Amino acid sequence: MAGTVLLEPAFATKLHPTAPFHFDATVHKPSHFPMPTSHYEDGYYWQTMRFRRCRLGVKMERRGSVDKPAIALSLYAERPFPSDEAADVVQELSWRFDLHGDIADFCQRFTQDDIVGPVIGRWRGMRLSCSETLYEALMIYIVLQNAAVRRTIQMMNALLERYGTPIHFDGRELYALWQPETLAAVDEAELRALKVGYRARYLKGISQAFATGAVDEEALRRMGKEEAKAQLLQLPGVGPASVWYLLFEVFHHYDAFDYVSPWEQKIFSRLLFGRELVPTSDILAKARRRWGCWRMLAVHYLFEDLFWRRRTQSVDWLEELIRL
DNA sequence: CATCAGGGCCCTG
DNA sequence: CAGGGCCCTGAT
Repeated sequence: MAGTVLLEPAFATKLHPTAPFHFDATVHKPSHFPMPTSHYEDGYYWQTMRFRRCRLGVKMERRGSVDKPAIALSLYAERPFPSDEAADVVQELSWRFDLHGDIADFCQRFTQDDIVGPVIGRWRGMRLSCSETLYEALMIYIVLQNAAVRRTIQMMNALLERYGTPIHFDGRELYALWQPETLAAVDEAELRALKVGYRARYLKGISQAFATGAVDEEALRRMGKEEAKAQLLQLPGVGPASVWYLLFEVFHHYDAFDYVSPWEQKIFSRLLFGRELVPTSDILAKARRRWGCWRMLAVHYLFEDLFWRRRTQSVDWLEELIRL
């Protein structure tokens, strides 16, 4: 492909996540719509990544076991890569995949729980994780709004083809997302031509906020849940649903289950009550009562388990909700 | 062909 | 705080 960036092997090391750690369920989230920025196979994971203006390729391979976990990490870059820079990339990846998180208490305490216990049996060690930066995650959440999955994919692909960069490494061809400066500078009409509709204003507005340095992701990572929430809600196009995704996926707040959007309401009604539609207040109250400060991690286990199951056996009521 | 809701957000009254 | 508009698409 024209304009493809070729990356060469630059650095390799072994990572040691805290136990228990479930490699596959942490690097791959089957509930997410497919993005051409990463590729997953059993025990293997590839993704592109931006770090300090560098375009990188990341390959991770499962090693060890859930209780003695390790990851073989390979980085690909455009030019020889200084090893101190590599250390920073490792630290960044450790954050994104929550490799140093401590969820042993959760996995132990709820093994006998009627609802989440059996699911822990299957996915013990799964983390809340996000392979993207805060900015990239926001771009995804904006195209997610008020659109069925097919249209979301169409919008994201149009944006990637126009502003993304195809990257070739380790025999794979994957896109890297654009940088905030790129979208901050484009005309809103140009974005609208890609059929993103009213979202053009949000995509540009958020890009401007990042391009001007108004958003400090590092600081947000150190903040408490409520403080980070208040700051993120200032961004254009970010409301309760998007900020909820951010708090648990990007910032790994294990207790961030304080909001249920209409789509998730239908799914959690089934998962927590075995009924078609239960008031959101009942869903939140039950999760809080049973799982306390672990309530977000608990419902994440239920949610992802459902979508893992869907890979092998279609779940009819779910297929109707997804409407691909 | 026309109508409508979709994995929300924002603005108004 | 309830309700309509927003862009566009595929479903009906």
